[in-house]
Amino acid sequence: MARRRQSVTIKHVAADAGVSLQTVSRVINDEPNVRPAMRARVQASIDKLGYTPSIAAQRMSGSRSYLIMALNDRERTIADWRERRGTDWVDQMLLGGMLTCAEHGYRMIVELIDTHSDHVERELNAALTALQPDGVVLTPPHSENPLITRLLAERGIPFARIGSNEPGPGFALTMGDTRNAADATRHLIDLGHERIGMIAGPDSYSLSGWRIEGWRLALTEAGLAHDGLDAMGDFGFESGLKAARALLGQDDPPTAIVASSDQMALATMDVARELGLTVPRDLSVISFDNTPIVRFTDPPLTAVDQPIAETISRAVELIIRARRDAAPAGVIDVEGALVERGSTAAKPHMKGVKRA
Amino acid sequence: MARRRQSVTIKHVAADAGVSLQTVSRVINDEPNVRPAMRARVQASIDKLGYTPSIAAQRMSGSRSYLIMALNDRERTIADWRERRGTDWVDQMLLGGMLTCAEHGYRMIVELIDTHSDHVERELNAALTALQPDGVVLTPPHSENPLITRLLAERGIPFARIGSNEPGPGFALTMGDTRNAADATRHLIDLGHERIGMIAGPDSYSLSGWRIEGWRLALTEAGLAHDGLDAMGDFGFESGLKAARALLGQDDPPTAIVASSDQMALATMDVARELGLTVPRDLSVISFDNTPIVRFTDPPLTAVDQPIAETISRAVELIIRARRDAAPAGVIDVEGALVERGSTAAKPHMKGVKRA
DNA sequence: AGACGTCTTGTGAACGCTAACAATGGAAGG
DNA sequence: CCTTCCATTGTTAGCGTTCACAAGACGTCT
Repeated sequence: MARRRQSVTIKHVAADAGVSLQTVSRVINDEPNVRPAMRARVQASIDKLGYTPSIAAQRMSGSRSYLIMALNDRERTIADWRERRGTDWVDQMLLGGMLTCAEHGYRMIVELIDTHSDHVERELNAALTALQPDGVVLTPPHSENPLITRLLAERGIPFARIGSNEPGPGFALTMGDTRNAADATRHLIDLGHERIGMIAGPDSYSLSGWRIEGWRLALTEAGLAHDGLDAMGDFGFESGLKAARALLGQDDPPTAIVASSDQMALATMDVARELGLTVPRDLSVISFDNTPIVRFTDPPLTAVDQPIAETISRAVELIIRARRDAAPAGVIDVEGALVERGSTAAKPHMKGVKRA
Repeated sequence: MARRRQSVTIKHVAADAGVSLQTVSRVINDEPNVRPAMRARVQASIDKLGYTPSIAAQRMSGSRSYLIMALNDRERTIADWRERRGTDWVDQMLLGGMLTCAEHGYRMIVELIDTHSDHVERELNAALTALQPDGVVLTPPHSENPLITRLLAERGIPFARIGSNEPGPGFALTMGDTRNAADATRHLIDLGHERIGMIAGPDSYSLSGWRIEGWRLALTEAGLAHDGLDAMGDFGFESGLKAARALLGQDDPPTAIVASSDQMALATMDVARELGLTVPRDLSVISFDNTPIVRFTDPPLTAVDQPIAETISRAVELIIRARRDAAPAGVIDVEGALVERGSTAAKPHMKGVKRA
């Protein structure tokens, strides 16, 4: 039984064009020092035969695999998916990365790894050896894991850290968490709010800290207090309920809340309803992420749009160019935007109206 | 400058264990006819050195690439993504497929192709030649594209057609569209509804037809009319508005509507609001898909859950086993379920109450 | 005892492509 | 006219793995 093989190889093209394999290879890879007439002749044969190089063979002999690996946290990704949280993260990541990869003849492949496991290094090494990717895109919380970044740096594989505020090995790309949180808070201050709460994400994500920083910054600027106005969740809905109850159950509760995820913002709106508060009349809510969910809630959520797709796309471009160009210094900042919808309004005038 | 190479190869393992390359290969691939003692010795070396085979090399020499390609419609995928429709399709597909692939040492790679383009064949051929996947998962509407299925059959690549009701080349996996539409319709009939509308998907998806069939079937069973009670959309929100207006603007409008996507169901609820109807008091709505959005709408939507992840997972298993086992005959049916939420209720008793 | 079969291990070639170097030809410079 | 150099093409080897086949060990049957 004949081994099933690729139909058209570089050999067929070389034979058809009457040239050597190497010349065909040069045309494929757009290398210099090929006479235009020769290039055209080879290209004609390629088109005629419908030839496409095998990336497996290219990886074997050359230095490129045309594969970019996107690394996600396994635990979180699976949990989000099982519970149908609709975080939209994988969608945005895959598509943003995939389309940019495609433009350059690359492919993106998603890999899940547990950040907190003992064998991160073994798992990562296995994935790297199996796939031999030309670059790696790290998403939170991997972006901050020194075991991972060190290993990649040692192996000399270009990589990008998404959602990272700090320069370091690899490319760092931030979505401006501090600035976005500050902008969201300022928006609420402009609406007249004076007690503005923050429901933060977990400690294990350093972006949680940056968002708190932004919120605190804006409040301090305006001479407002922040003590006792923050609570912590884990980005999920349940944790949002708990955090919102803690904030809104105070004696002098906030009239506006910035939540570090859409799910936690939705939970905040539910808690408000429980307490007889109407959003946005009695309570303004701003969320982070701007997933598709927030357009269809009642009221639709004002949210900070996280430009995930664009950030991943930029990361992929940096990685692909890394073989030629020098690394850009510092942290690349991809700007998000505050999308105003129905969950924010001016501060309620009368006190006590809240417990209608 | 030294070519950057994989650190540990089969050669190192062979040297360490003092055996031939082929023996190591046999252990890796779990082949029979290796003495237990020998197998253990080689495995020890593999573990010690942290060896993982390079899939590129495996593809080069062997018959497997350990890659499964998932083919999505480019146009629709990009449109969904750009407009942030949150269809959740890519998420479900990727994760369902990815996790099952991982269990068997495979990897899933997503590829976008335009079904309706002239060069589907060229694009598909290029992707197949570049990646040499061991199998292909076709999602709607690719599942029904004869150019694609013929090409795959000719090349002898195992493939699965997701959302297909008809046996044919490759594995066919349906999510029971006819049955689900009938069940949803029967649920409404049980609630006392007598005029039940259907907002269908576009013709280009044959599942649209199956869902219409199920709806019609249930109505006929119950001796109810279906004439003039169906409208067509394209799964998107805007098209849902138009279809819902057509159905609800009639002289004797339906008191319940089955929509073929969550987006169209949401649009139906918006139109109901426009017309002064309260869901579910005056109008019941059931949707297909059960994306994360529908839990947070007001009211939450009763929806048919499409088990996309499980279906893709089953498809991947079939493909991986295809090299050994014989193909299962017929169409594999993965059962969905109707998830009851707040958008369905008993038929309104009084006529005329609708224009409150 | 010899022939034969089966289980176990090893050897050489091949997969499709590119890196490194060699060879050719013509232009530029003396 | 000869050397030198560069642009262009070709040749060889090798990437890491598996396939096909060979060879050895050992047992079984006649």
